[in-house]
Amino acid sequence: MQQTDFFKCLSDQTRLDILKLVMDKQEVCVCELTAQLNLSQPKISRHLALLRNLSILHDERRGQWVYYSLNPDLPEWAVAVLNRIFVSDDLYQNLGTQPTSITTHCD
Amino acid sequence: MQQTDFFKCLSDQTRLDILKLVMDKQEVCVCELTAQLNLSQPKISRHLALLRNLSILHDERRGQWVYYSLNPDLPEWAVAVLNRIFVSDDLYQNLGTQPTSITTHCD
DNA sequence: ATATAATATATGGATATCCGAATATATGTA
DNA sequence: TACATATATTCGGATATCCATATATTATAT
Repeated sequence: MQQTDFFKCLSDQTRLDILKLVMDKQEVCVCELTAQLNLSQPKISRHLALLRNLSILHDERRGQWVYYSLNPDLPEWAVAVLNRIFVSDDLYQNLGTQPTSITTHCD
Repeated sequence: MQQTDFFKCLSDQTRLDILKLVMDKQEVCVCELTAQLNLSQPKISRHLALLRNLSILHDERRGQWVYYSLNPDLPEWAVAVLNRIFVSDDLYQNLGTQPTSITTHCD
């Protein structure tokens, strides 16, 4: 996996959106992607083919549906990049810190 | 700064090489880039213009030389991505661990 | 003022990317 | 078999990217 090829994949908004949905849901079928992103089926399918051919996504047919998920063999650095970019900076900076006040059911 | 634009920058090997040199040395002048990467001056300059226009790199002329460095206002997520991809996975995984044996000058 | 070194930009052509529209393939069901 | 649904691929054109070459700009030195 060339870094340049990986980043070329991330340089398109449709593919970023697809990847975010896949990361959020673990597994998504094509029809759900077209519905959620409100894009034409051939467009989604072409971008999925790209992500599949680069071994970024893994596909599995179950009946008439094809489910896409992250390729489990994706290199660490690529997974790290994906995890980093789909979290807002605000969230990220608070990851290791305690909240300043905690509201519990005891209040 | 659009994520897609940032990743488009990372999808070219010349620009990746430039960015790695800049991260390693904090600051590099154009002639050092052309020498280290053994590429034509116009080619380097064009890629630098791209990185500059996207506010990924900052340029500063001192005399006849122009020095490039990371834009200090680069978003956290972008800096995190750059830091992550220029470190080998092996190194990265050992970052928080102790070496199994230590060789000192006492040996 | 002229020359030189460092850097930037413009031009034109080859190639790549993206998209919509049309079509093909695969699965399930009547 | 025929038909419907889900998904994939092909085609052609518009646009973007990349490069080598040539030229412009800026600063320095003589």
